[in-house]
Amino acid sequence: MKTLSIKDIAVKANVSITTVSFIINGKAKEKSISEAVIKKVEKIIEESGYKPNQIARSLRTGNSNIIGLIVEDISNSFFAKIARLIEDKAYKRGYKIIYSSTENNVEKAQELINMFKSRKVDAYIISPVKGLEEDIRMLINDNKPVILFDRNLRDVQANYVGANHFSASYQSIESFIAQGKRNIALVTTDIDVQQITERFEGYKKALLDYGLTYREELVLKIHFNQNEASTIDEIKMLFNSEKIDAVLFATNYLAISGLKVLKSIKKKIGAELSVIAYDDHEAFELHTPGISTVQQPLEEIAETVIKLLLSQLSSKSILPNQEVIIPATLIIRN
Amino acid sequence: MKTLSIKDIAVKANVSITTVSFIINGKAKEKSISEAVIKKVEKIIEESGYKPNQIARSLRTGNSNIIGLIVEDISNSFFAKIARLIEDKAYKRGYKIIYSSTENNVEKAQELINMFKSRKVDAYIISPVKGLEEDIRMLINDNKPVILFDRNLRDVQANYVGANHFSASYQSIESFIAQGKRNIALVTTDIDVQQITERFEGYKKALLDYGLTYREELVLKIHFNQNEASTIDEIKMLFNSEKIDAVLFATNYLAISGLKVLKSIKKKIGAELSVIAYDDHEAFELHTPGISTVQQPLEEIAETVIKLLLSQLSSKSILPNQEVIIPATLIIRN
DNA sequence: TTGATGTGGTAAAACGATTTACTATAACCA
DNA sequence: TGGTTATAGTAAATCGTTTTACCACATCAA
Repeated sequence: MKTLSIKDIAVKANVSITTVSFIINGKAKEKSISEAVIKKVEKIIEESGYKPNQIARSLRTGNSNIIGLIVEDISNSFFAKIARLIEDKAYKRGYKIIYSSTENNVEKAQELINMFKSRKVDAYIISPVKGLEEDIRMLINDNKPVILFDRNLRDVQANYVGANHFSASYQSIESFIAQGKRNIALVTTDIDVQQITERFEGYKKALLDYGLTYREELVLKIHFNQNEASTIDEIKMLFNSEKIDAVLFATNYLAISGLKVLKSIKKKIGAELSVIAYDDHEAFELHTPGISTVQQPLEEIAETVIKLLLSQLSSKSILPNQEVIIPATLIIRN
Repeated sequence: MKTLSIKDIAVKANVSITTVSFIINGKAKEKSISEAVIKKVEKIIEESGYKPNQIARSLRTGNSNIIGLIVEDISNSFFAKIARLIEDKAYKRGYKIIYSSTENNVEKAQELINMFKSRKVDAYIISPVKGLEEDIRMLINDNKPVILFDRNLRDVQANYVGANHFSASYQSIESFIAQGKRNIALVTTDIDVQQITERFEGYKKALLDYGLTYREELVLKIHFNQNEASTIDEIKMLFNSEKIDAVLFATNYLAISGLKVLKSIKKKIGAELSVIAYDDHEAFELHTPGISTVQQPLEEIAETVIKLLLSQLSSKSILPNQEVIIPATLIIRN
C-alpha cells in the first residue's frame, strides 16, 4: 500500500493540488475556496487517512515544528526529568522534541548540532559544553532561537535559564556552618562551565565570609568522563585522608557515588557528618537518614525555557536575550 | 549567510550537480569520476563546510537514517538508561535516534507513530501499549523494521526483546519462601501488557508450587496514571490492613513509593519484612539495608535490540521474526 | 461601457538532493 | 575499418509539498 500524496487527494476530489494544499493549511477561506469544495476535500482526506509528508513540507518551508534538545546525559535523572517536562509542554503547543546526549564531549555536541541543523529543527534547547561557543553563535546568526539551560557559557550571548547556583551553594555551606561544622569538603567535577564554577565560588565565598579558611585539600574535583569505580576510589581517599565533618556534593551522581563510599567505609551520616547533595534524586529522600539536597525547580525551569522559546519562534523580529535565574531551594532532611 | 547547497558546490567546482552528488555518496569510483575532479570537489566541500540537506535527501530516497524510539516514560530510569545505551550503539553505526514518551496512552502513542511515519524514520523500537496492535501491524506491513522491547503484545507478530519476567518473578517469590516467609504481597500496576501479567503469573505460580494459597487481598494493583500521593495511600492501606512479611514490587517506581511508605510508617526492612524490587535503581543499592532487586541486563537488551534492527535494515528480504528472552537476575542485598 | 473589485480556482516554480538515462571521446582489437 | 568497451561526465526527472502569479468570470459603481 503506497502512501497517499496530496496529488492522489487532488485527483480523487477532482480539484488542483493547490486547492488541497490551501485547505490542509487552513488557508481556504482566505484564498476564497468555496464551502462545498472544502467539505468535499476534507471528507476525502478524512476517509483516506491521508497525512502530509512532513519531509516534503520541511523541504519547502524550511522549518519542521521540531525543537532539538541537547543535554549532557539523558540517563541522568535531572536531565531525564527536565526533558520529559519540556517534551510535554512543547507537545501541547504543537512542537515535537528530539533529543540527544553530548556525554560532555564537544565533538559529539557539534555533530549533534549539525545533525539538527541539516534536519532543519526550528529551535534549540541546549545544556552546553565548553567549546561549543562558536557553534552556538552560528545558530544565533542563522536566526534560530537558542535557549541555553542549566549552564551558561560566558563567551556567548544567548538566552539562558538556570538556577542560582552560587547562592544555593553558599546557603548550603552557611547551613553547615550554622550546625557548627568547620571541616567542610566539596566534591565537584572538573568541567569548566559556569554552573559548576558558581557552585565552587559559592562554597569558597561562604567559608571566607564566615571566617573559615579555604583549604584546597578539602576540594575534590572529579574528572568528568571517568568511570564510577575511579570516582569512588578518589572519594574514599578524600575521606580517609582528611578530617571532614560536612560535605557538599556538586552533582547528584557524585553524591550517589559518595554515599556508596560512606556506606562502604561505614561512616554514618548524622551528628558527626553532614551531607548535602546538589540536585535531588529519589535515593536521597529514601536514604536513612534522609539526605539534604539543593532542589532545582524543574517544572519552573522547563516552563520558562518553553515560554522563552515560543516567544522567539512566534515573533518576527529578534528579541533581546534574556537571562532567567531561578532560585534553588535547600531541602533539609534527616 | 545562506546555507550552501549542492548547486553552489557544483558551480564553484565547475562540474555538474550529479558529479558532486556522486562524490558525496562515495559513488565516484563506480561512476568513473577522475581522481582530479574528486580531489577538487572534496577540497571545496571541506573548505566551505558544506553539509547535505538531510531533508532533501530523505525526500528523494525515502529514508532518513533515523530510528524512532518510543518508550513509556523517558524520565523513568529504566527507560532512560536503555535509551541512552541504544542511542550510543545506534550512533556508532551511523543512525540517529529520536525518542518520545507515550505516558502509556494509546492516543499519544499513535500520534507518535504517525509523526515518525511522516518523518520517514527507517525503523521503530517500541515499548508498546495495549491498543497499539493495529498500528504496529501497519508498520510491519509497510515493511519497516519494528522491534518491540520490554513488553510484548500477544496479538501482534513482531520481533521482541525482553527479560524473562515470569521466571524472575517466580524466583523472587521462591527466595522469600526459602526465608520462611508466608504472607507475601505483590504490588503491581493495572496495565495490561505481557511483561506485567507475567510478573503476576510468576508470583502466583510460585505460591501454588510451594503449597501456599494465593490470596487476592495481598495483591495491590495500582492504576497506572495516578499520582504518587494516591499510590502511597493505597500501599499504606495495604500494609496497615494485612499482615505481610515479604513484598515484591513489580516496577521500580512502585518500589520507591513503597519504600517511602515503609519509612513513614516506620516499618523496618529486615528479619520481619523482606522486600524485592523489580528493575534496579540507585536508591535500592544505597538504601539501608540494601534492597534486593531483579536486575534486567540493560546492556544486553540494548545490544540485542540494535543487532536485530540492523540485520533487518541491511537485509533485502524480510527476516523471520525473532523473540529473544534474556534472563533477569535476582540481586540479593542486605 | 469601462474599470475596479471580488470570487473561485489553477499552473508551475521552487525547495535540495538522488538517480536514470544519456552523450562524447578515447582506446582497443580483430 | 568499424564495432565494442571503457572513461568521464552531464541533463533532466523525481520525491511531495508550498506559494506566487495568474486566469476567468461575475458584480458593481460611475
